[in-house]
Amino acid sequence: MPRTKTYGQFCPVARAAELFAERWTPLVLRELLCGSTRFNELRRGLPLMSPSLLSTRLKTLQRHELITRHESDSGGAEYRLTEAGAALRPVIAQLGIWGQRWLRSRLDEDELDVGLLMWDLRRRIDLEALPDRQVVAGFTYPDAPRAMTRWWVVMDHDHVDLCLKDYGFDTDLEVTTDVRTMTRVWLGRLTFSEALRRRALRIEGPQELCRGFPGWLQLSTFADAAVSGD
Amino acid sequence: MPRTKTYGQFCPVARAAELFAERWTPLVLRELLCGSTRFNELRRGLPLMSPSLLSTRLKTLQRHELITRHESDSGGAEYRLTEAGAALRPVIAQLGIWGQRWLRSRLDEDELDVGLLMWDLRRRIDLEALPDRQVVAGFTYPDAPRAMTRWWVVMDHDHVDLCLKDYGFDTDLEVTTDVRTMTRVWLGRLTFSEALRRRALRIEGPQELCRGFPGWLQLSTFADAAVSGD
DNA sequence: CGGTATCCCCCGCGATACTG
DNA sequence: CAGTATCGCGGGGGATACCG
Repeated sequence: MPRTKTYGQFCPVARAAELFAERWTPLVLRELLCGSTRFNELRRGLPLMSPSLLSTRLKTLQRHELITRHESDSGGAEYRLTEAGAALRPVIAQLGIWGQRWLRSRLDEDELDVGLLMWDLRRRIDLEALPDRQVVAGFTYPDAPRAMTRWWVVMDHDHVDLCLKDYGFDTDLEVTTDVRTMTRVWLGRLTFSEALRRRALRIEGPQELCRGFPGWLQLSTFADAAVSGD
Repeated sequence: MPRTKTYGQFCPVARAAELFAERWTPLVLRELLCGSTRFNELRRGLPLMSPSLLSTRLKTLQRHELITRHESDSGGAEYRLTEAGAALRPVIAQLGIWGQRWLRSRLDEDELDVGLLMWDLRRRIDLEALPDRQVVAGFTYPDAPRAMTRWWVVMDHDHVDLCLKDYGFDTDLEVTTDVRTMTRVWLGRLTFSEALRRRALRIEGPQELCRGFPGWLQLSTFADAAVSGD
């Protein structure tokens, strides 16, 4: 028997693993489950995955009917999970909970990624909790690579934009911290208040916005499973 | 950056996938979760996995403290899940449930494997439900490869033995069927009674044993999630 | 923007044999 | 029984460029 990608077992775990446990696939599914639909949107959440490989994986997922591909009205294509694909949510969820609980990441240099952090964070803004007007938050990471130190998050009632370039907005709120601190807060390993107390994170702006900040900035969906303290 | 096995992401899903979503690893974990501890016991549940690769995977799992390795009193070594390893049970469970629900296997030739079927089945005998004496069941699969048509399952109060050779036991019970039917029953895709009605499966022996059979032979842990009807 | 095409390396892993 | 050793190949996938 030549090399095959199958395991030759009837066991449902084996059959599921043939699809699911392939390199990058769980992360592609994570992105889709988080709501990304466009190719380049997916790429942004998977910066180290080559486009050709992403393309290959998307085709495989289509072939097995876990996703569909539609030409979008606005041009380009959209990938959406089918019912079968969406049913993988509990698998991803359990995997993430396990990772959060049992994998003590040291969060070193090569795992920290401001771009990814801000991209994830953008998806978890609770627009309901925001004041009923546009709010612009500026994030400054003095320790990030030069081109990535300064971010704008522009939120209005139904939409969040993330910008790296200065679009000339005045900010309502200024957050200054380092990548590792913000990542730890995001992952639930450090509370906002502890980070503030240690002066590892600073929030500046009108008091009601500063007070509201930890409320409308929801943390990672896995933050609950965190073991705090690093 | 050269090829690495990591994804370079802080996301818990990514970190967990680095470990979990490697070829064969989910199946090794499945075997360990089902109670196998010895190298050759694991091999038996993973007949197509080469011993060297199994050895490699076991080392990786040790390195990440998902399993421990003890020299056993009876000679040889035993692999046991640590707390962290055992905590992967929900992941495997969800994966299996998903596979069972959404992957319509046609159960063709290359997935059917009597040896594997009998090996799995052996693990799911409800000894409590058996009469309080030794029971020997004979299984005959006329369609299986010549050396694999005839099986003995020897059950006493605390122990189940599976034999391919005739050890000269008289059997209390005789089951005759084909591999595909028994596999479908095992997976919950076909009920015992339906199989009997179609004469795809025959049980012979004293009436109380025949009646008890579907009760003490528990099905796959994923049978509940099955979509019956094939 | 939304992908393909191509190239090539490298190593995962399958096969087999062998050892304490 | 419980693994190790060795070898060789094939193709996965990284890098990059390019196209519609």
